[in-house]
Amino acid sequence: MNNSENFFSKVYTVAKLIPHGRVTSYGAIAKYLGVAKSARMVGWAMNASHNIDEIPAHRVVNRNGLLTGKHHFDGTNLMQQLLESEGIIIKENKIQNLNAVFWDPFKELNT
DNA sequence: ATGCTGACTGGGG
DNA sequence: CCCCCAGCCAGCA
Repeated sequence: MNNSENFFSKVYTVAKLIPHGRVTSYGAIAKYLGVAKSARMVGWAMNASHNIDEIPAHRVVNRNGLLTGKHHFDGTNLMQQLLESEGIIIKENKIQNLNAVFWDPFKELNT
């Protein structure tokens, strides 16, 4: 009965669709859901994603490829370790090869 | 209701 | 890519 939950579900669905070794931005997901102006809500939804499993929130970063949400994970560098473990190069909480690992739902999902 | 904060983004320089 | 400014939306004191 809450449209908000639908929004959450969408975010989770897309997040799960993110391939291994790839990342995307909050804005990309927000835009894909039709709420490009509410990119913050995506991050907010991701925050709640901790309540659910199988949500690779570590694969979601800001448009700069900066691990803005790393502070919300258990450890201090857990997010970076997870990404590096997938072959993503990170330096100073920033994805170096962002252009190479960036995953655009519009480009990959919507043909 | 008011003000602040936040896992954000786009545009201009 | 980085910095600054303004817009957006939801939650909280």
